[in-house]
Amino acid sequence: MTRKYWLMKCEPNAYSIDDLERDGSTGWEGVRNYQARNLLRDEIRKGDLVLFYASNADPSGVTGIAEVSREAFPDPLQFDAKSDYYDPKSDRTSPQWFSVEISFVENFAGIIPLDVLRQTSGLEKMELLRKGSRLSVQPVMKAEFEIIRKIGKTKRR
DNA sequence: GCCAACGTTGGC
DNA sequence: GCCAACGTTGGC
Repeated sequence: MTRKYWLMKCEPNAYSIDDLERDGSTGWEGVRNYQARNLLRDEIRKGDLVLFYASNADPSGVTGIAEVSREAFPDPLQFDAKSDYYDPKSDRTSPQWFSVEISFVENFAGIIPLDVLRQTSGLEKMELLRKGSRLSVQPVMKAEFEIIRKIGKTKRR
């Protein structure tokens, strides 16, 4: 079983790497895209590593690393009528949406901004850098992950 | 706040 | 099954 690598996006005013460092772990909830759902449900395994990405930020970029600590479980928000992520088409016998739990690994001292990623050789094929790419959960190659982790290390406190 | 690129919905 | 209209994402 080889470990896989992922990138997960979140707006930092909703949840940041600092929040994850404080909490230790969190459920990755509220994903409402079928392609991302399929990855959460079928592909992402305990022990996989995650690049934590701040979207809609100033600047946007990778802010740290997390590890998957629990595999797919039904996203509780889909059953909560008061949640923005409520889905009336879901029921508990056949849930539509899934979450994983991630745990804190590393908080880069500074964000690695998108434009730096764009200028880094070896990352040219990253899904994140593809024009029009919007997937909030996406696969990352091991080599890409290692390059970004190395850049993050040089920034680590 | 703008808007391009995507994804989803629903009429036909 | 096509595709126009609408909604969302996310960089800038």
